Amino acid sequence: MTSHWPYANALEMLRAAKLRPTRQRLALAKLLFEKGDRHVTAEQLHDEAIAASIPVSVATIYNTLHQFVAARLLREVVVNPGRSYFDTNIADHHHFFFEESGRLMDIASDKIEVTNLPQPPHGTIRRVEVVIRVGSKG
Amino acid sequence: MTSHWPYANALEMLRAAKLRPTRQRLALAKLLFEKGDRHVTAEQLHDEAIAASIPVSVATIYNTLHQFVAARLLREVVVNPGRSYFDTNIADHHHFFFEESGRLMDIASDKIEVTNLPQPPHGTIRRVEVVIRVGSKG
DNA sequence: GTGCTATTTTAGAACAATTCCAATCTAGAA
DNA sequence: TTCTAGATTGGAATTGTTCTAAAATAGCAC
Repeated sequence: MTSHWPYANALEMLRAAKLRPTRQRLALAKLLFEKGDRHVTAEQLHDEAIAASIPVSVATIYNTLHQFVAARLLREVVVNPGRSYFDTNIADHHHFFFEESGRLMDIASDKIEVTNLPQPPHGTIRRVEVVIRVGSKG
Repeated sequence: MTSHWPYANALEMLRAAKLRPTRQRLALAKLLFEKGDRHVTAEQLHDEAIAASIPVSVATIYNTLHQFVAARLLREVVVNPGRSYFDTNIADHHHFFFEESGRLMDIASDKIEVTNLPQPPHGTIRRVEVVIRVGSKG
């Protein structure tokens, strides 16, 4: 269980998000949130579910991930063209992205200081994302 | 012509990059670099080329964009899952990303201060990208 | 100019990630 | 138990990108 998990269990979390606690949603919520902070792709989560004998289709994986994002239980991170990562850490924070392995690693927001933020010409700032791309050699 | 364009013309640029100046590469280089800083997708560039009566295939668009990135004439920006943007501004800088329109806007690197950069556990830092996501309403 | 060859371009097939769809199933209320 | 709105499903469709093998071309040598 992660330090950011504010719910007693997956059931309570789904209730709070007003998502009907179905077999699949409960199982996926457990996979996602009972192991600390994670960054998973849809494919990884599907493989994990199948390995854990949870019968779930790819369509449901995508439905569920997007519902969790909409309910602010997950955050989508875009670092790779043609593949989305879903981050169970919804606190304000940043990322290392390791280009060879395709892995992400959290950076707590107080570890990086972003100052002098300019205002956009219109609209409101939704999020400030810092991605530090890391390669294996110079 | 942009303030960052260090070449007299597209031909010279391709020569410097050791890319044979073919009809298509010359035409695409002109579209990309003779209009100031731009952020284009492969599809946009293809549409533009066709509209300008430049016969060029989608495969060549992708080949050319990737060759330009490898030659450091362009930079790839990832802000959207499933779609790459190519940025003609190769100077160190950041971006506003307008979520409704899918548009990018440059932020000069001296407009944002990123301090206290943590070191990655291994590897070397390739780039630090700041994306400010902007929405239309709260 | 002509011929030659390595490089480039091409159309279309293949591919990967994601979304859509219409049929079936199920949670939860009555 | 029955009912129904909402959820899940397999498979087809869609989207963005890459691959492939054949045709075209840049640029050199003559």
